[in-house]
Amino acid sequence: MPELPEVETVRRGLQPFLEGATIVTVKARRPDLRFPLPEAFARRLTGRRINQLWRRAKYLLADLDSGETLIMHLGMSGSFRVHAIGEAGGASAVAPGRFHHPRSGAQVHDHISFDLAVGKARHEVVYNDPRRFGFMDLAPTERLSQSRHLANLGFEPIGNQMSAEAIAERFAGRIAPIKAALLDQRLIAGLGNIYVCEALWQARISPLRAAGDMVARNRRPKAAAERLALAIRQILEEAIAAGGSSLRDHKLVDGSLGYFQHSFRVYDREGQECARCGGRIGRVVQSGRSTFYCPKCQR
DNA sequence: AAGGGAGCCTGGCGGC
DNA sequence: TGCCGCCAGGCTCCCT
Repeated sequence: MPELPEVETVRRGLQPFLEGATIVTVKARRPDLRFPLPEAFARRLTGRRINQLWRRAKYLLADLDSGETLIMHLGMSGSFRVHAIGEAGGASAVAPGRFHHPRSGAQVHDHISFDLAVGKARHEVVYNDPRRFGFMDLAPTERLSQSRHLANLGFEPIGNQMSAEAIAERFAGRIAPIKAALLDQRLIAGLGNIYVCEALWQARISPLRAAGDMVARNRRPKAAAERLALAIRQILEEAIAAGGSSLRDHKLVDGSLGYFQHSFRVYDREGQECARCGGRIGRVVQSGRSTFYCPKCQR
């Protein structure tokens, strides 16, 4: 589910509860998510202080005072909820319903819970992930960039590294469709299906064009690459400001919803009218994933 | 080497 | 109403 804006939204929501907090207890209700949890997962976290919660691409990273970093990925359907412990609205904030475990109060797919303490305040942070495509891992903070999850990531699509030059450098010579290249986390890290579709629409670029087509013979970015760099940055920043896109699963840590889905111009709008040119939004399948675009004004 | 497809899971939705 | 197939925001492995 979550692409960069959703992960960043989650990070901002968790930050005030996690940073500076001590992990009092860790409850893992199963030994694995997508992958087995790392050896002695709970023991390596318990009693540790969280120094910093940051993000790389779609990864949430919590630096611990033990010299390790907790690496978290939400997969397609992962989400975090925070609620206060021992206060009105605390445990009772867990909505009753068919996903309710009769005994523990946890909901089905609440796979991992952390009890956190900052001073006298206590919070429970619960990770829920129905499809279990998410995962958690631990790696030494000093060698984090060499960890197997982060080692091969491309540049961040927001911030200083993002530029038409960076796109040109990564895309030069590639014959794969630009849609596929933008989804390739080894080139640019953080985009997913929604924001790639939206950015290509904004930049008026056909998803079917070859990625290498963004680059002129002299290796300089073409005008299209400039438009694309601008569009990606713009879309992501707007989406972050909107709290991300809530389709099925994405929720903010307080349970509220993002609203960027109301700003989609092409994603999941097959057959509808293009807001720019009045053409009809089409859908094609590229490397097994739906691409939405306007064939009339995206060239 | 790069590109494409299958597989991992569960849940929601549309169609019959 | 009920069942079935299809589809979903990601990533990794394997094949060509």
